[in-house]
Amino acid sequence: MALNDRKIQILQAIINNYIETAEPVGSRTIAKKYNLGISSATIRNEMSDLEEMGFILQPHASSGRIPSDMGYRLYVDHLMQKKELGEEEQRYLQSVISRDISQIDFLMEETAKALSILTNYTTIISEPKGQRTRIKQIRLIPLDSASVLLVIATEGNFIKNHVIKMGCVPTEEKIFDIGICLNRLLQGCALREIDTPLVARMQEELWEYRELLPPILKAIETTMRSAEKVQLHMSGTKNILAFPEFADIQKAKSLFQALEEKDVLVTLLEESKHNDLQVLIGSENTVQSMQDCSVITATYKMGDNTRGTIGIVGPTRMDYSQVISVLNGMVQNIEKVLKNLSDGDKNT
Amino acid sequence: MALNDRKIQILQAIINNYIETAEPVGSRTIAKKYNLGISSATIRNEMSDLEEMGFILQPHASSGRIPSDMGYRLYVDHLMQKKELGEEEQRYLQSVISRDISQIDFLMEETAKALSILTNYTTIISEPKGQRTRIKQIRLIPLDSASVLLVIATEGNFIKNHVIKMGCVPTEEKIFDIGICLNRLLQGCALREIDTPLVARMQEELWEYRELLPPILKAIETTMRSAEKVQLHMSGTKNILAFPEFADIQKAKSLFQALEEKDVLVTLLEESKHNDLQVLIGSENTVQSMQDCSVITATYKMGDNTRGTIGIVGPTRMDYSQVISVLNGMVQNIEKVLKNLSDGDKNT
DNA sequence: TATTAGCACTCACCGCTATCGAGTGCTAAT
DNA sequence: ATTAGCACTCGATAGCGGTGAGTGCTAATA
Repeated sequence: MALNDRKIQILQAIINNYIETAEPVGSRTIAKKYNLGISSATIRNEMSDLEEMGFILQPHASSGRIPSDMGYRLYVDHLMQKKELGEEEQRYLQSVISRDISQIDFLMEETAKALSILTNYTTIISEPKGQRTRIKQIRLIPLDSASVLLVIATEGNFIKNHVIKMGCVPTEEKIFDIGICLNRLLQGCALREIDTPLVARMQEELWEYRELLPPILKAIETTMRSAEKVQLHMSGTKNILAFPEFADIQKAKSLFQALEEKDVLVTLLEESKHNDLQVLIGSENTVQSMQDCSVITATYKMGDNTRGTIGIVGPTRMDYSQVISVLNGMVQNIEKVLKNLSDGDKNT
Repeated sequence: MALNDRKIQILQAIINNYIETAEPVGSRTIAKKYNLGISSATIRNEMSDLEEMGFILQPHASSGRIPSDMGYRLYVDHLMQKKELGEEEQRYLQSVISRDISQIDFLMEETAKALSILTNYTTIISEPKGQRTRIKQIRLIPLDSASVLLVIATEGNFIKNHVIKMGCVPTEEKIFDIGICLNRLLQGCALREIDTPLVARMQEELWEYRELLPPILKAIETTMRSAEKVQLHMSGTKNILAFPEFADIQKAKSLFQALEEKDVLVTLLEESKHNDLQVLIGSENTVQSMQDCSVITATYKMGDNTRGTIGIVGPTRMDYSQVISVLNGMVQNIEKVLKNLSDGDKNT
């Protein structure tokens, strides 16, 4: 059976209508609303074919049709017309981002918020990560008699703090000395490059302060380890409650549960890292409790090897074209800001 | 009409049962389950009195009784027997906190998580705040040709970072000089003490770097302003969905909405700051969409004037005695850790 | 041969009614 | 003062007919 032009028109009508109303679409509705110049009976016949081909399905006999995952897939790949960003959206998007944001985690947080407001879905963003995170600056700051603050700035201006509890009571000068030395030795290093020889070198150069070193080294390790972890920002989870497909509290709950498992989300985002734009529709999703959802992910770049991913999670009946246009716009904006942010690096 | 012993026993039975089952409690249930040595008919009579007095009410004629807010109030103030912390809870609580947590925001985050897990309700914590926040250490760290990192540590080891975009390109030495000077002048200052004379003094001492100063001063102000804002940590919002009182999605949504309004929560917590322990039951709560909820707040101290508040939000039918015991245990634990954390200050 | 009008059929949904059972309030007996 | 007994209330549940949106099939039509 061929997927002729008319069938496609009808499928498109069904999908548009269903995205809008969340109600099964009947042949009469299509005949009336979309002037295809054919009667409802003809539409019925075509719909019967479309169902046989697997693009639409009936929730129960004698109800209207709803798109199947396969139908959405066809729609996303071939039918959907790309929406341009509306002026107002464009403006809103800029207003969120253009403020001079100098710290990445801030930027991510604001971006997530903006996207969940613009789309009405749930947004997840992973912070940009490269192959490995390198130390740009490392400092020690004496806080009080018992603790020292470790500050590490990594490429891309991620800032990490760690308060170190010291067993003994070092003088400010000692701390200062150690800081200078660490900064000299560790600048440009990634975690895995702080290996035995390097540690030995530090111990040698700081022999004088050897009893102070262990807690500091340990702190550096934990801090760098946490810096290498993928950080997530999420926003708009409560939007989910507004959709009729989650009117059943059980469904909402199980989705929330999935959204709280960071590992799951990280995998989800990381897997899409190599596509600029990816759409996972319903059952294409491997996560069990998200099979009623679609996830649209977009990747943004920062420099050559540093990438992050934005994911928008909504019901399969989501407004794909709107989300994609907003995502595209947002990625452009973010990349601009990030370029701005990392431009400093290059001049160094 | 007197609130005799038997009435109290019956009220207690009703409340206990209702907290457990969320179902209206009937006279027969009480007669069977609690051996009060009286028949259901007698209990019925007493219940009728209790209703007249306003301690219980009927959702509809000929149904069992549920406690009224006034009933819960009596229960909380006089009837409830304090539960001791179970061993397992005790252990869990310690395991969460005892890890050497050196940064307050971490501690708060973990505490919130632990409490929402232990109680199954929603936890909100405000970070400890004193009268004003004083600068303990302030540093500038050059990041790259275009940006400088401002690090401020305040009393209680709150660490704040701010990346400053500089218009021009200062040398590392300049930044270092400025940092030293700022630290000398601003140590011990609160935001409101950085007034015109002090700013003038800085400008004078740093005349040489006058063109670099404005963005730095601005950054200090924004950073300190954000440090003085009350920070909230929340956990376990999704627990709400598990309660039958929020089976209606609309109710859940409106509560979620309230929980997202930071101002509302801050007011809520701040108002209870002067009581060690406070229970707001249902309509006692001023927030409209939380009138089906009770909020139990406990205050913890850190030093003399620095306090923070923990709030547990659940349905009015919450397990008051369990929550209170867990809260008490947690407050003790937190205070221990905080004491440990701030001990360093005293020796300085 | 493709299209369409017509019609029987399906099924969710709504409102109505009957039944059931948990629970009450009242009365009369203890 | 307590309690056994009973009539009554009311939510919850199930069954039932009507309605309407929708289908699939058939036969007539262009």
